[in-house]
Amino acid sequence: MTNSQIADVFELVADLLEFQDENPFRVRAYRNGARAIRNLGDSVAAIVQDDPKRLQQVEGIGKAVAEKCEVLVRTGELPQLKKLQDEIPESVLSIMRIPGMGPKKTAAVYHELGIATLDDLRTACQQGRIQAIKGFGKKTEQTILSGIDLAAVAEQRIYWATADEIVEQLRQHLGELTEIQQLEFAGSYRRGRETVGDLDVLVVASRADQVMDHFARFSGSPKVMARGDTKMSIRIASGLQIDLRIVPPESFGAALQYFTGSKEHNVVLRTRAKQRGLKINEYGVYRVEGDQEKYVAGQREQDVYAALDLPWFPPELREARHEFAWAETGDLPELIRWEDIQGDLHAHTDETDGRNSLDEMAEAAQDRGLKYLAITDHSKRVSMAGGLDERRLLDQWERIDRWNERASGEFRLLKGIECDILEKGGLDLPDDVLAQADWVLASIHYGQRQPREQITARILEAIRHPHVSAIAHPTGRLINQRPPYDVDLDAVFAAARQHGKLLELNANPMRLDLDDVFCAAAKSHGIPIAINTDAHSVESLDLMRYGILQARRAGLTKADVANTRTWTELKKMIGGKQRKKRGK
DNA sequence: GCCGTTTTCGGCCCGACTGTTTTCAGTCG
Repeated sequence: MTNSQIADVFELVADLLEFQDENPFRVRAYRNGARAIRNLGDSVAAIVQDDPKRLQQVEGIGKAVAEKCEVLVRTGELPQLKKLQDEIPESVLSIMRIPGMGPKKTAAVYHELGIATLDDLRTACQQGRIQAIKGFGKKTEQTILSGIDLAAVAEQRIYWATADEIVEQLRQHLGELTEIQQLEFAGSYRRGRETVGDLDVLVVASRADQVMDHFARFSGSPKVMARGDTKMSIRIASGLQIDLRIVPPESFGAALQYFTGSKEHNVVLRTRAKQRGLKINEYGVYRVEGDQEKYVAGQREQDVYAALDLPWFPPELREARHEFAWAETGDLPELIRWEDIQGDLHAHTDETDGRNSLDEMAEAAQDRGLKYLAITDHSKRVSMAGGLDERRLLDQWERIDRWNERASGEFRLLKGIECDILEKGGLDLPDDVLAQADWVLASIHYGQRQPREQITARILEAIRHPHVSAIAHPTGRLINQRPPYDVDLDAVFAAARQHGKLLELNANPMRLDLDDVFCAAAKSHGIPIAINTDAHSVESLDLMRYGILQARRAGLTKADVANTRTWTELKKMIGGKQRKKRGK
């Protein structure tokens, strides 16, 4: 069982317990446990095999959750969950996910009217039976009806890159108002999460009503879901919810901190404040003296943190993973920036499934200030993309040699290949060809659904191969579309370290593979990460920024990322182990 | 269920908004 599967079990347990009106802190404990497991770089299964006691050392995992992990890993199921599922039809959870329907209301319709499915709920609303329940009314009935249709759309989180486009449009729209003095987007967007559920925008403005009126005109005519004195929520046509908050200038930093989150980061912060006789909310930090509260800070975010003796945290790190421990020991990493990148080690041309020619890609890379670009077209197994056989590849490399000879500046093209790891194992091109490459990526495109042992064996074999430099998109996941291959990443990390190989962080916003948690795990094993665009056109060389964001979330520094080095330095790095091998 | 500079019990972040209420529960972030 993977960490993500185990975490899903505890989430489900938490949902069902919440429906049963169980102690909310117990519910939270399960959610915290699930989160801790999701954030863990090492696999729970491996820890259980090795020494189950170690699980309890993870913050958020106590005796009970640790024992349940052990049961899950050993038997594949959890008796507690089975019992809950016997007591409650799981379909009530889809009712609980309708905006406005929480555990209490869901339990009410279930117990009063025996409603357990979305279809039954819709019918009951249409018949006006819901408003008869105490605490429900006509309005609630309408909210539920529109919520049922929306639930499917609203649940889907959008790619960060998509959110970023909407952010730019809204920034422009609100920018038309001179009343706005300060404006910032917060939430998971600001933290750079790979997907975004909704947008939070904070504004300092002289006239709140005018800002709200203008906000209501964004992107056609959005549905206004709530509007108060300081807070307003709209939902645009795509289903995305956008929350606007208007705050006084002396509270802007506190509000920005508060609404950037994450929730878990804020909980730690607030607990810390309490221990120091302080109170922190979206308006500021206050010293509590008796029943008096004295404003201490709030104008700027760094003031808020400083009031708690903490450094300012880059938003990407605010997940209550390692940031507080790092701050304690003064080890807060200096995160990698886009400007640190020297080259891109994964790009395609129109020789296979790319849109632009070798020359165009080279020119575009130089325009972006890169010092090198590896041309890594597909190998022949990827027939749909017109993958390269030996002859065409050697031909392309010859053209790359000629291009480099002609070039006057510092920039150089690298002779590369994205060589397929075949279904039966082994690589798609002969060793004597691969030996002539500057840079070899190995990756899986076929046989993605093979069992764990088989997939893992294929990747390990590629890692051991003397001419392979790195594994591209190591888990193959496509966000919101395709799960990762069932690969034993613990084994991949061990092999990569042993053989001095790199792992890719694919910057495509739909891939971002390895993800933040696994990039952090790779770093802890001392494995360099290559952040690559996998560009299939000149424009997609700009995808690099999404990879950088994910790398920052993993806490990676310039030193942790291989392609912050010059090609000469990088060549030494990947050549060291290989030369030793060949010398034998 | 978790956790401990208030440590084995008794806490567990905090406020806005809505709808159905005559003072507040539920939901959300």
